[in-house]
Amino acid sequence: MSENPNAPEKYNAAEVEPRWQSVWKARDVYRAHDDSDKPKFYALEMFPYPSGRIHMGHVRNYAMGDVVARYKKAQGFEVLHPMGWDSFGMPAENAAIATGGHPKDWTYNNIDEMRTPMQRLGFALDWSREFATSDVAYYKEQQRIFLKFWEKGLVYRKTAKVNWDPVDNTVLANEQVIDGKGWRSGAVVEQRDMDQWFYKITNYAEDLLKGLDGLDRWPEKVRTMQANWIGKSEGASIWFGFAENTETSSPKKELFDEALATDQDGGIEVFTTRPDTLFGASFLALSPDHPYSKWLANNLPEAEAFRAECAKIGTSEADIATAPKLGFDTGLRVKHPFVEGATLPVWIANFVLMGYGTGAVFGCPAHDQRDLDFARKYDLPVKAVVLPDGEDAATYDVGTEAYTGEGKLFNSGFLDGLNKSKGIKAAIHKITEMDFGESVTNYRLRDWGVSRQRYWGCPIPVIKCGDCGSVPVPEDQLPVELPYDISFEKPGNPLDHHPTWKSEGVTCPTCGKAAERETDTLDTFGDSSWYFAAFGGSLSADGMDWDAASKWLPVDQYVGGVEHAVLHLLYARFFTRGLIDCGLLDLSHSQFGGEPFAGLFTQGMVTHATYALADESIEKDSWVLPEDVDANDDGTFVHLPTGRPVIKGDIIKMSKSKKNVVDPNEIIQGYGADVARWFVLSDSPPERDVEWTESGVIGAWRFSKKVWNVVSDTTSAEGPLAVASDASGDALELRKLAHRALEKLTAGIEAFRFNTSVAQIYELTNALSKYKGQDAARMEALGILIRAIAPFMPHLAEECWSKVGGEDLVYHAPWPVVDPKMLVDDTITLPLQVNGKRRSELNIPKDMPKDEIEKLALADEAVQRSIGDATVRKIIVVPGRIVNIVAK
RNA sequence: GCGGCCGUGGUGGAAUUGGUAGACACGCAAGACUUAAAAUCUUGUUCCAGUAAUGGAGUGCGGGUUCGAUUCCCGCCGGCCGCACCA
Repeated sequence: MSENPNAPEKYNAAEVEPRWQSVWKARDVYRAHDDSDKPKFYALEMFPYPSGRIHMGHVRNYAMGDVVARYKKAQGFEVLHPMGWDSFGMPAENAAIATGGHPKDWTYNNIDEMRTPMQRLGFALDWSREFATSDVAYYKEQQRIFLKFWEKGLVYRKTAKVNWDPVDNTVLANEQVIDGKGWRSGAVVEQRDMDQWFYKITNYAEDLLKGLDGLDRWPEKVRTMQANWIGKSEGASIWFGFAENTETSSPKKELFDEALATDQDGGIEVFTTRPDTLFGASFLALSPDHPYSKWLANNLPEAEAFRAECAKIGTSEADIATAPKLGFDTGLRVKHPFVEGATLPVWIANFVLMGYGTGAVFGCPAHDQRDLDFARKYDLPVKAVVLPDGEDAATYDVGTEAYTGEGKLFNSGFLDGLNKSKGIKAAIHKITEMDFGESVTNYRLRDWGVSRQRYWGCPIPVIKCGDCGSVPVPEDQLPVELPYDISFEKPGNPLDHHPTWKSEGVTCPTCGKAAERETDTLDTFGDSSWYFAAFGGSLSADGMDWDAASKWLPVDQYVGGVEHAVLHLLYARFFTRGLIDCGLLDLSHSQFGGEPFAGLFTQGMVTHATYALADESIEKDSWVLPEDVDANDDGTFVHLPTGRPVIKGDIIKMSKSKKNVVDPNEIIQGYGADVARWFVLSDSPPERDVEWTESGVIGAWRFSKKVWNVVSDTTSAEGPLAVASDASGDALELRKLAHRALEKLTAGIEAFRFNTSVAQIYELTNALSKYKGQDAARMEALGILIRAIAPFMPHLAEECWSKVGGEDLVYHAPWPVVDPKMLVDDTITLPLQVNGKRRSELNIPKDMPKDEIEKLALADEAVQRSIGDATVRKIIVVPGRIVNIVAK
């Protein structure tokens, strides 16, 4: 077996890729320069948690950002494309507890292990700006930010009911509780009263909501989710004063007569968005957790029993939403603010939430479905006060469907005849005038509780003094460093158990007396709320440059998973506003105001088929590795190591437990980084999931070889920047195809539709591999091709570029420019339709007049056949598009 | 329950403002090269009828607007995601 000396040189990714990576590194080409004259472009992907292994989801995420970064570089921008590690958090502690190691060692070993494959993928990253959020320098700056926020009134401490995760032994923010369970542990969350630090995100509720309007390069879906989360509602608070209990005699009456005697001015405040329907009110409803409900329960066994019954209903949201309406008549009555002498009964109702508004509502059954359900069940009056258009006031009846739409108010005293919005205004005006209430805007958004009873996080820089209370650690004493010598033997927070850290040598900065450190650490979502600024400011042990950070922000293109739509992205938007208000950041130059991310793209996951032994149920954990599965001829599957039958399960996100994980390292070794990158970007639209298949990888690998073969078959002495301006015949056709492909693939990158760019690259490659000429047209098309694949397969592109005599690096080559002359044809193919069905086509000069086109169309043989005996009624000629002949 | 997105060949998916449905790729089939295989190349591939020319149907289902609908409107069915009694 001898090598054919004429055989084309083989492309060897294992040799080529590291070689170019070392060239890039030696020339430091990916460094972003703060002082560049070029316009800036900040490309960022959500930085990874250092679990120790990279997975295909990372490859896809970073490959997308890399396409944008490299493309923008070619477009002449100064590109910042950094990488770091979101390295604080519970997995490190859990690993330490499980294996006896130290969270810090575990974390930094993982980072080292992940950095190597990440670099092997050849992303255009400025590694000089790398940091981990667990670096002392990083959390020192974060402590500074905490103190600045405190000065600005954005940090406070209070005892509050908190979400306690009994598995992770820590507090969770509202955003981190999903379906009543901890977002990470999945444990059912309990409510506890605890002393907590809070970030005052509610200060920015309105601004965070308004800011969404300007984010036109964010997915609509994410903006909607955030708006819903902030949950603004405008309405009024209304005071209902107590009235005398009208029951003749009952334990309830006695109770309230007693209470009224001591509290003459008592009453209940409700929140409503529909004060216009006040005349339709027929009851007041209190949350079971309302102070009056509790007071009543303490004094009346029936009420206590009712509260217990409400508490029995499950905690899952689905249970709560479908639970039947339950009520308890308290016997108490309140005065209607507008109707002299009228009173309303007060009920406790299970559907009223204590956590929103005032924990009490007035019920207007005709115009609120919940109130209607409740009223029907307990036989309370239903009085319509909004008349839908076209209904007759005398006969109108709401039945079982509450009417919440527009209409004219009636049965409503001074509000009669007004529409909904005018009615609301008039009602609020009157309430205010009577001093029964005022207009109020409510938000669902709560302040962000950030205390975590954990070790591996940013220490809260606070000293607790018996006399002075909570005192900030002076800035010159930062950082408050985490001790290394900790023990996880006792449950709970190791910082709290530490023999010396908490109190030894700790004195109050204000009074100098012995004091204690705060032992809670900050929620790690805080770490990821400003890291994008730290990259811009080149954070290092010497601190960071906030002015430089301000210049790089906002991030022009952010790429990450949609699972962060509310949590991370909302926190980061809040932090950026806080940093601006503290004077650390200045984004006055930005057209996006205080927004950190001008453009956001949420990419889909990488999925893979799952297989399970057929003689076990899928639930029983009988998953097998896809690589051990082979297909039989009859379409069934077999497990190769055991010969047992296998069934194919769902195609789902790669996960260790389902054994459908593909290790990027193996793909890189087998096929190269370019192939892995190309695969995750081809075929599926970026926002959708992409299914990993063996055949798909092989296809990507074949394609990379095909590109190389085209380059190997090239002997022309022209360089890749050739312009074949006098091309004709096949050469002209190739030029046209190349420029059309270029136009479309550029548009694809701009629109984040890389799969369509990929299709254009395929087409151009196919045309080139068939093209025989060794002329300027070939080189022009090839030059376009190489530069077009560079953002996707940078190593292959460099190798090709250098092989065909390209100067410098393809990374430094400008993006090819479309020649508009190549996009227009002298002759065009015009489809001919008869009654909307395509029957034939015409090849005609592009500027042929309409009447001539009509003549030719009617003369067409196939058209004639289709028209047959029918009479031509009309001919529609859309120039350059279509001809449609209407015949009947 | 409410809101949003989506539904196109065997598969992933294309398709400017409504204008040739199925680009491109995977898979499959046939062929070339080869002793053979792999690799590569060529051709074909929406479905039905037909050797073919050609004809008919066709973008989840049913209607509508239009000369013309994958695209716009109405009503269903199915899937995914978000919210979940927020007054």
